[in-house]
Formats: sequence, C-alpha cells, structure tokens
Amino acid sequence: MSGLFGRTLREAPADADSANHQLLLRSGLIVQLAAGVYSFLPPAWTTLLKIEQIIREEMVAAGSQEMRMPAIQPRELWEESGRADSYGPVLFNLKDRRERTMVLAPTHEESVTDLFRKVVQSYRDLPQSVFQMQTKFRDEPRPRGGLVRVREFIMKDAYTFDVDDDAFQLNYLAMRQAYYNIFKRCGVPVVAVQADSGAIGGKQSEEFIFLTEIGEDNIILCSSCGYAANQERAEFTRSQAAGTVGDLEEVETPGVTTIEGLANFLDIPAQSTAKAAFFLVDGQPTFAVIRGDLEVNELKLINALDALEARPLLPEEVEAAGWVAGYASPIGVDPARVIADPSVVDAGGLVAGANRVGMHARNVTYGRDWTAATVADIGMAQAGDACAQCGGSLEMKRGIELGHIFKLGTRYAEPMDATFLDSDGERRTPIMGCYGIGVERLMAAVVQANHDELGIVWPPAVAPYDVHVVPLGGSDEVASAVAEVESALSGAGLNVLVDDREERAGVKFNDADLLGAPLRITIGSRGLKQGQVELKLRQDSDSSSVPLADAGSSARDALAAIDRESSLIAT
RNA sequence: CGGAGCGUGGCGCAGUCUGGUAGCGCACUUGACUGGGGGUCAAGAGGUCGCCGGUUCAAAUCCGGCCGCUCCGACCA
Repeated sequence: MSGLFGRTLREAPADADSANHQLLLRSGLIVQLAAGVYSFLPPAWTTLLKIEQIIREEMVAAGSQEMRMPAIQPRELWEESGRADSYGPVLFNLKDRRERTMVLAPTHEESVTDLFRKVVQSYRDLPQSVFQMQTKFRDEPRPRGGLVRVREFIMKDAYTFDVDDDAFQLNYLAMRQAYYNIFKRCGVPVVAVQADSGAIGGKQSEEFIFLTEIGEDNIILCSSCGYAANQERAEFTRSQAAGTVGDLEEVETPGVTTIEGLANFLDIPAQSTAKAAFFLVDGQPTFAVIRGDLEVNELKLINALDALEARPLLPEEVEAAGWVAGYASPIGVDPARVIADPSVVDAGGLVAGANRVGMHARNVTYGRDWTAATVADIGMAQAGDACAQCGGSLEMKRGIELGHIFKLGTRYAEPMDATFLDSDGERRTPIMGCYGIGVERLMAAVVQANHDELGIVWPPAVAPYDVHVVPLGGSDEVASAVAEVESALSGAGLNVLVDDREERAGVKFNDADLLGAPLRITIGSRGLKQGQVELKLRQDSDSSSVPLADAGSSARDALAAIDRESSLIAT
C-alpha cells in the first residue's frame, strides 16, 4: 500500500456532494481533470475492469459478440442519419490536418449501421448481436454529480439486427435479462421503467434505474401494480372534473393571469379551468390546452406531434401569433395549431381565457366552442395521480439511469440505406435495437448503494481488493506472518492489499474502512502469541480469530459466503 | 444558455468589508518518544493568493475584463 499510486483524504473535497462522489475522491480512486472528466487510479480501474468483465460475460451469454468501433468519425456519417444537427451541441467536433470535420462519437448507431451495410447482405446473416466497451464523448451542457454525468466515459453499447419484429423481441428480451443479471451481480438494485428514447430515437425503450435521492431522473411508480415509468413519459388517469355545461359567457377578471389567481378570484377549483401553454414545435407556434391543475409534458407534446423539438414561446412570439398571454383562449384559434389534452376534451364547462386582457370565459366546452387538430396525452404525471393501469396512487422517486435498452426499428437503417435480401428475394430493412450501460456511472451507483458512514463497502464481485491486510507493529514475527498470509491469499486467487505503511493502528483501520475491501485481516503480535490472526468482514461489526495457518482458506470461505448472500438480496 | 456560489500549498478553511509581514488544521520530510481505532514533542519543506489589465508609494484585499469549478434550472444517454 505504501507504493500505491493515490492517497486517501481525511476530508472530502468541497466540490463533492453525494456520498459516492465524496468516497471515490477520499479513497483516492478518482481525480478530476476538468468538468465531467476524471482519471481513474489503479483501484478504481481494477473495479471498472471487473464491472466490464461481468458485463462481458452476461452479454456473451445473451448471444452477443464483442467488437470495437472507432471513436473518431467523419461528420458526414452523422449527416447521413440526420443527427448531426439533432445531436448537435453534444458532439465534440474537431478538424483533421486536411480540414475535414471529424466528431468524437457520443454513441455508435451510425457506425454500426454503416458496418451492417458493408458486411451483411442476406437474411442468412441474421440475427446479429454485437457489443463493445468503448469511450464515448459528449459535450454535456452540465456535467454533474461526480461520475453520474460526465463528458468522457466508457459505455458498453450493444446493437442487434433482426429480420422482423418477432425476431427482434427475442434479442430484446435476452438483453433485458442480461441487464438484470449484470446489475444484480454488481450489487446494485434496479427497476426497469418505461422511458422515452430521446435523441437515440426509435419506438419503445426501457431504462434500468437505481432509485436514489441523488438521482437526476424522476421516476413514477405504482406500488399497487408495479407500473414504473420515467416521468417524461409516465401515463396517468385524470381525475374527473365536475363540470356542467352551460352557455358560454364572459367574466371580467382584471389582473388575473395565473391559474391559481383565477381559481381564487372565481372561487373555483383549478380542475375547473383550462390552461393554455404556447410552444414552438419544430418552428411552428403551437397552442397547447390542458386542465388548469395539470402541467404540459414537453416530451409528450413532441411525440404527439411527431416533432423533433419544442420550447416555450417567447413573449414577443406569443404576441406575434395573436395570442394574449394570461388570457388566451382556444376559441377562434386555427384548430390545426391547437393540441388538447384529454383532460380538457372530456370535461365540459371550463373557465378559459377570452383572448382579451382582463377577461375570461365560463363554460368553455370542447367540440362546441373549439376543437383541436390533435387530442393526445400531453400531461405530466405527478405523485398522487392515479395509475393508468390499476388506479392506484402513483409515487415519484429520484433515480439514476444505469442502462437503457431501445427498440430502434428502422430509424437508422432506413435513412442510411442498410438492407438485406430476404428469403423471398425481397430487399428489406432490418429491425435494430441498441442497449447501453455507463460503466463509470455504474461504479458510482455501486458505491452509492454500498457504503456506510466509514466508507465504501464493496460487493466482493467488484471490489478492487478482496482482502485488506493490516499488519500492526514492526516485529519480525509480524512481518513473517504477513508474508505467509499474503502468499496463502494470493495462492487462493485473491487480490490482496497489504498496508505496509508505518502508521498507527487507527490510521490503518480507518483507511481500510474507507477503501472498503470486503475482508480485513489484522495481524499483530497480540494475536500471534496465540498463533492467531483476526478476520473481519467490512459489512460486519464483529471479528473472529483463526489460526495463522488457516487464514487463506478462512478468507476464501468468508468471501464466498457474502458473495452468495449479496447475490440473493440484490434484485 | 438563465440564476446562485466559489477560486489562498495536496485536502479543508481563515484573512478580502476597513490596502501595508500570507496564516491555521490535516497531509508531507527528518529525528525522538509512542504503538490494536485518525498519537506526542522538536525541527523543516512547500503558495505566481485562478489569469490579464487598472487604481495606488503599496493589491490576496479596491476597480474592470476574462477563465475555471460547483449547485439549481433549461437541455441531455
């Protein structure tokens, strides 16, 4: 340990917020170079290699072949798929000496699709499943949380190609199961949730989420039926709004520009109002209508309109569109520009704006007073809403996305003209899937899920060291006992860290707790008088003594026991 | 990109308001004592006070600009 590259810190650097970030820094495992850019020192690298190996084994077991694609890619490849712009700001651009623009790849759908069209010709070559462990580069707008969101990271990314949807399902389910196995073996509990596919594209996707308060995603969960979805796509049942339909009438509402103000002014519940929200959707001003007590989910809006991007309209743009902020009404608006949530379509007699400053309208009713070209779920699910599956009460929790699996369909194969010749002689487009895991992020989650107030408590499967040997005192008998134990442990195939520093016992114990090897063996003259050494599991508070000669076999037994145990409790 | 905060030795911080010797704890080096849960004593090494410019006899401190990092949001696997 005296020769270890890296040192432990008694105090965590001030920049670190979460437990995993603080512990990774304090234990000397990672060092930051720039925002979202880290070095991984020898113990961290050992753990990352172990995590990679677990992933590798599970991917191979699921029928995938490991390969390797380039990180530097010509930008034209990205223009072919149409993502040069949509992925835009996240792409690291650089120029080679011939002034050709290259990008550092943030993901590899384009490259693998390019490979497919160069390598695969026939249905006889399908199905295919390939994966790689590879460094990705993403110029994130805001790196955060230590290793949780970084700009350079190792991703295990896998890609599948199938002749049709049915065949694809087999690959997808195999990957899904492999993901559960991977996270379980790493000691991190996860829940699979329905998600939006985001910039990757495609039709369906599931995220594997580690639920933790330091997560950056909001997850909607139903404890009654098990429904789980990212908030950005979670469905929910709208509560019934009591609304009787009367005649349309205007009411003066001076200075009332918010739903809350309106509800107070008229002494009605927010559910009895309709809210207007204005967005620029793929360059088109769009009038979204939703019940006053709900919020618009921009992602659902984008998906409902089959659009690429949306943002709130600026005040001057609202005005230019002829809409009156605070008093906007869907009445009289070109229905082609209007999208309505079912909450306002099913409810009659709502209070909405009257399109004049200081005026609202009562009994506004869909179908009679206004219509929308699109009626779709554009509501944001919140804690307490009713589950769309079973009616139970939804909860919301924070979580970290550790893995994401996507059904891509023909999103890439089609624009990039990747096809194969089917058995009937027809040229067809393959159904693709892609499957990603952030390796360093997974390590951060392992630490977050396995620590106490003293330090990391590594699950044996991914621990940098299996055994932390603490010699106490500098006597010859201790030194020879340490040598004997070390050789017995190494002979048993265990990775051993010997604290050979001239430090006091307390310093060594504290560092052992911080570094978190599953098993600690203390060797001091006190025990050696009885011919014994002390074994202590990091996860336990008590220790036991064993004869010096049995140290190797006892260590192996103890580690095997907790490995079995942890694989039983992690889900 | 909007909002907030921070930048002084490896880590944690004080000093800045009110300009004048760069300081504390931990860590590090050497020696002695000590020796089973972050020891004691002694002697040391280590800092362009983020960078550039300005004001001033004099700037860590005041002024201007820039850069970096963190957090909230926007965005994003």
